[in-house]
Amino acid sequence: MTSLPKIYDPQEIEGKWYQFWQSNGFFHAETTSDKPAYAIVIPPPNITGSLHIGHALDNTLQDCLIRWRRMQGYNTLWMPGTDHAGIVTELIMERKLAEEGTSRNEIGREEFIERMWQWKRESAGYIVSQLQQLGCSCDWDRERFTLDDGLSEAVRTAFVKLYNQGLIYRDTYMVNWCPECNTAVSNLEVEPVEIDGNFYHIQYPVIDSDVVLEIATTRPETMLGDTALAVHPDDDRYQNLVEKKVLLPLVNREIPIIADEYVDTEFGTGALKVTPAHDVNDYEIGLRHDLEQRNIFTPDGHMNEAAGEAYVGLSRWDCRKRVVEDLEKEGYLVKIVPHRHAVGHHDRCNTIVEPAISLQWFMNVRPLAQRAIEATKKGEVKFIPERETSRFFHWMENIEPWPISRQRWWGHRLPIWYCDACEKITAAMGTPQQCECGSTSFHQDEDVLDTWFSSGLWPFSTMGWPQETDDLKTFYPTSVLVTGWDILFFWVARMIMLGLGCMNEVPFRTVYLHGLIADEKGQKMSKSKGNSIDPVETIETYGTDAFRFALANISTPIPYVPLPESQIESGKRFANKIWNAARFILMNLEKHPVPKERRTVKEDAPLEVQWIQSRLIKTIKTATDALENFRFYEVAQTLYAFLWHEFCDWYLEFAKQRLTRNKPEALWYAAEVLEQVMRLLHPIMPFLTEEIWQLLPHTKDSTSSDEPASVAIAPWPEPTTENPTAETTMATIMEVIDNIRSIRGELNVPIGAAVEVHIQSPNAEIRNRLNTYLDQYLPAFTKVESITIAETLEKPPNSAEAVIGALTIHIPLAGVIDLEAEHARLTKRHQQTTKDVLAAQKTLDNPNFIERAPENVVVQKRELLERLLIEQKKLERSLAMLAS
RNA sequence: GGGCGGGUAGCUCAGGUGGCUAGAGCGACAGCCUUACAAGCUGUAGGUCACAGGUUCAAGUCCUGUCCCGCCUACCA
Repeated sequence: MTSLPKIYDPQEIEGKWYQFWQSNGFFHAETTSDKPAYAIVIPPPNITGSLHIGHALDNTLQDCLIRWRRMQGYNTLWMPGTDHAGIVTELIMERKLAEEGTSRNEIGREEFIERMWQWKRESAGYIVSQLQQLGCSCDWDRERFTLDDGLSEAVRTAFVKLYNQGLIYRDTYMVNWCPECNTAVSNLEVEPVEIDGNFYHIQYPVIDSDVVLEIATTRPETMLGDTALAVHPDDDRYQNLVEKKVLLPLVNREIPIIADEYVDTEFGTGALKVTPAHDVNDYEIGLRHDLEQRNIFTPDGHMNEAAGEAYVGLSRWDCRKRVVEDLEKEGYLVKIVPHRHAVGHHDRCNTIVEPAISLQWFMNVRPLAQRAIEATKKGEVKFIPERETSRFFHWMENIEPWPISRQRWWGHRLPIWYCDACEKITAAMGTPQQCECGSTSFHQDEDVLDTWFSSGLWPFSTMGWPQETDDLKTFYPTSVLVTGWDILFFWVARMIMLGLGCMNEVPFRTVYLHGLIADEKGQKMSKSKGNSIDPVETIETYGTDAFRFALANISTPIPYVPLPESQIESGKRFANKIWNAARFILMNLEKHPVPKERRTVKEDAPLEVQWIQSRLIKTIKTATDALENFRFYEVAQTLYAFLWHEFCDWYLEFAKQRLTRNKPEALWYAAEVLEQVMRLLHPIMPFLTEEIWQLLPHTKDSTSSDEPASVAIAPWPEPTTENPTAETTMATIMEVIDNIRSIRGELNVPIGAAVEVHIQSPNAEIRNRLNTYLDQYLPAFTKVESITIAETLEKPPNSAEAVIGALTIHIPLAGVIDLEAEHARLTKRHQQTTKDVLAAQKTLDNPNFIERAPENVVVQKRELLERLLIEQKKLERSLAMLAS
């Protein structure tokens, strides 16, 4: 007797199978293969530590696709790797250094980078082990890291290429500056957060006049850098003041009053203080009116000398307090009004960003964005769900220059060299030999590139670009990109643009954007919110397959998908159910082994076999179609329903009956069906399916001797034609069984009590079918004493009744029946039937329905009504009899 | 200010191009240790499909408006 444990223990089996797959090279992609290519590049996890729940979802879905396509016979490549994640990783390291009582400036750039590489080696290793724990079938021989030599060469090549095309340039412009990270960041990295602030109303005295101009500002400290006041040119209130000057309070600087269309007369006081160095709009106004740009901040967010002696050295926030105090003291402060408004925060460190004028490197993304839009419109890239396409277009159409330089250390240093003699700029793969001016002395730009620049090259840099590699020839463009919708702009859009810019071809054909995992309150799960589930802990508690099943099962196309604990619990129960179904089959196979020379002849198979095979075919069709359309939840639900509610609930019960009558064929068929289902389920639940698949006997195809060594490379099941006749017959039988069980349950017939079943049906064919099958099947589901089937039968006294169209079931329950309960039961049925009758009649009474609805719909409706009317009449007769 | 998504059973969600008597999981209730599984089995209850109009023979599904919830996006100081 097989000693399979009663309870499925994932810990026991998961490790060994991953090892097995790996050592057999099942995940390795060949460029020499003649099979069609199917490639996915992993969204490289940041080397910031461990994988979170979002990674688990993202990678589970990718693994489902890859495993499914591998089984379908594609030459699959899942390119794995990690991202250096510039700023975030540096922040983590800086925190570590602070704990050690040092800092990055203290240890210096070189030492800092060395420490970062150490961290990378540990972190990437841990991430890889987690992905393997999750079962991901990546091609680990190809693992990449964004700072690898090859990928760094790709970055330099792309940069130089785009620079030479004039798409990358250096400029002084107002950018978002993070005083905490001491670097410029792009708009996307700035997150507007609503905070409770104030409107400070301040008076500016107009020179040579006894009037004052009142303005309102949320940032009073920036007045120290004001270089004008602005009013709207058409504003009657202030027209006479334009071109006069005001005296800037506290600093006693004279600044002009200017007229600019930007000012909104309706808003605040209709007068605006202008600080060109510290506000984007003011910056624009300043350019229009040639105003002085007066920078009052140091890069780390403190006041510099330009702010005035009284304030120099203060932080932004201390300065605000002091300025307000001073304004009040000197009588310039009119009032403070509470005001809630959005303030930009750096998404990596949560510091309030400072708009600052700065010399930075930019990429003019407009031309590539235009090409990306055109490519998408031509269908070269497809977004799923489709609604993401419009988000993509909207972003692309309004795209702004991308600031790509970061004043940081961890990343790709800009391939820009300045001549020490003449400061001429050269973009090159390495240090230039000689400058035009004759000098041979250069210094490289200190800045590194935005991490997303290298991420944007990922689909081809990982395949060896700029070399013309076999990988690129075979796998580029890749088939699908799978990621969360939240990085559509950050990453997906940039990959498309850079793919077009560097490869002249989009990087992937389809983008599948899945939802983000939310907690039960609908909040996105994140470590910072403390509401996230730890994947490793979850895997240890429930098992990988249960977890993966839950993730697939919740992957509906909504933006935030909840993952309640109960869902994972449900996955675990499902895994156990499968395990036990297999256990039952395997245990019995020991007693009834499958004969070697056995051949499957479908025509001879008993009804329940024909039925389950037809249902299996339907399941294969649905699951395949669902996978093709990225409906992972449907794959999961379809397989769950088939396995549990058709295979286990019905087929295995039928098979038990056969076994008691010493008919082991039913068991052999069960093993065959389970073998097929293990294949279907393999992409979602790789470990469990492999374990069971290996234990099951495999029907050897006599024409080929090479049987797959693993379900991971077994062919994906091909559907043949369904068997509607078997399904219809079985449906009738199942309905009869359901009704008998229902009667027993509702009338509290003791479990052990055997009952007589009287069935009357006017239809000879149905009687025939029931005669053939019912006594074979019924004992598996309920205790019966005898079954009588006839064209007409008297209703026995004290019997319960069920009607299925023209068919009637009577179960005599003398001494057991509770007549009141039976009356209540039938009344309820009657009410429901009457409701349905009325609805159907209403439809059919409408002459337009008969006239305009399609023939088959009308026929169906008529048949329905007919059946309902018969049921209704019979129920009425029975109720009348009960009453008498 | 624009745009998008959602409102279906107590909870979380399915319901491609309108057409079987609106489904599932979880939970609830009742009964079962039936020799694969109590992480199981059987039965039961529970829904004016947010609201109001409209199109249609037919609307959970399409259109318009309204009300909530969430998100994305935008330079109102």
